[in-house]
Amino acid sequence: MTRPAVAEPQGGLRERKKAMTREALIDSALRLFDQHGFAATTTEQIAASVGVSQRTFFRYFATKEEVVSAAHNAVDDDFFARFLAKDPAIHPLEALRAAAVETWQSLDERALRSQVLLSKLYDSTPQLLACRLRNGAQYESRIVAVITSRTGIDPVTDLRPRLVAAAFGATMHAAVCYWMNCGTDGVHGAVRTIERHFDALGPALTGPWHDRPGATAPPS
Amino acid sequence: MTRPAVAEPQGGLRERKKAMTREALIDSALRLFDQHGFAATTTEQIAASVGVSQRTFFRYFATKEEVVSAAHNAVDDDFFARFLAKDPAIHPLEALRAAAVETWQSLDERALRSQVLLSKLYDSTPQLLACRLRNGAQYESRIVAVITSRTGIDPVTDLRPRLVAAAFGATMHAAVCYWMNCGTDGVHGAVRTIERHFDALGPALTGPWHDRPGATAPPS
DNA sequence: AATGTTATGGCAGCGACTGACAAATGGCAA
DNA sequence: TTGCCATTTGTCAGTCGCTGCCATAACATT
Repeated sequence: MTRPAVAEPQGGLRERKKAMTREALIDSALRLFDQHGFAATTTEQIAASVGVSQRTFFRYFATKEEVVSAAHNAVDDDFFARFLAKDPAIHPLEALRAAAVETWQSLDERALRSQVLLSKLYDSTPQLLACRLRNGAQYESRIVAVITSRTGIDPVTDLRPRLVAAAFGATMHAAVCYWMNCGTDGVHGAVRTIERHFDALGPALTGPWHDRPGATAPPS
Repeated sequence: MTRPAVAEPQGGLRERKKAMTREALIDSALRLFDQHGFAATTTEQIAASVGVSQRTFFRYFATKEEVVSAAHNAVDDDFFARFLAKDPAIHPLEALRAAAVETWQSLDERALRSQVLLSKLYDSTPQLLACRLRNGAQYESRIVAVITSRTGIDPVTDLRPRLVAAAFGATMHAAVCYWMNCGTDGVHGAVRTIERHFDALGPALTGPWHDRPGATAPPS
């Protein structure tokens, strides 16, 4: 239940090699971006580091940024699959929270380090942040579509699905930022941070404004 | 009160010429993007259309996308200035709503057409959407900063400022999308659409989930 | 009118990205 | 195994976004 929902698909030798090349390109690119920065790393360097030509690199990824997107989307796909598997009867926000927690619980140490690296890249490279926000917006609209189909709510006349998706996104963003600024300890710390942020979400949504600081998100 | 907060600043002949060139580049670029698409328009074409060299274009705008950002930021800056001018005592969401309505009311026909064009560009060019989301996120974080300073709420331990900003952003996005899909009539229609979406926001935030479709956002 | 400051143009160059063609490789059947 | 087809890959030429450099032109100041 906590293992990643997407594993390496089996197939002919051809497809296996393609998958390996793709993973190698992602890994190598992230490592190079970490060492020398995104802008200072050329696509030729990435390609050369895994023994393929630059032209081949661009057959796997349409742009240099897409390597980063691919790494992040793997996690987001896992999250979305878990969200889809939730009981449609429970509150969407609870389903989203549970799916997010499960996804983060499923991350091994290497995947966790990748997440940290990605966040650092978003901080240092506005171009990548823009891509990330765009991808995140796509997932948000998919979430809205699922909520509307499950509840029968019309998203055109009722803002609730969009608001739930936006609140979820804002909460996750806040949680990850908080976790990044507090040492990025292991999986348990990350999950605890996420849980506490969602604990604070309910009171924040229903509470009044000018008194009571609301629930808190204490250190992980 | 409803005139644009940012006018053409006076200064030496030099600065006036710079401002004129900048505006001419923006106008010409938007027109070319509209006619031929963003990707099919080269920076040399933009530069040539206003009688400057490509090198000069890149002295005004660091990237081709930044021309689009500059056009949108002019409106966002106006909005943010109006938000800052609001009474800190009123509910942040009311201040944001009022500022947004005032900004849209201040748009003349030409500015309104620009907004329509920008939205179309975001739909047709993912690259520009990414830029827009990044800029929007910057404004959102500025909004959060203002709310926290006005209310004394700590955004690290209390999610409410971020949630308000996110809800505002989601509502505006929904309103603009709705307006875009319904003929993009004049300023009054746009303002009315925005108002109705914010009218629906309150019930959507406080209402229950599995019954009562909540308030609606009828046609503009 | 002389001088300093700033904007501009031209040019060479890097790197992201693409189309086209040829060569190599895996898949599959005879 | 052999031969054929489909897919992948490499090479190459080329476009375009974007930058550093330097000379020149335009404005500003005294």
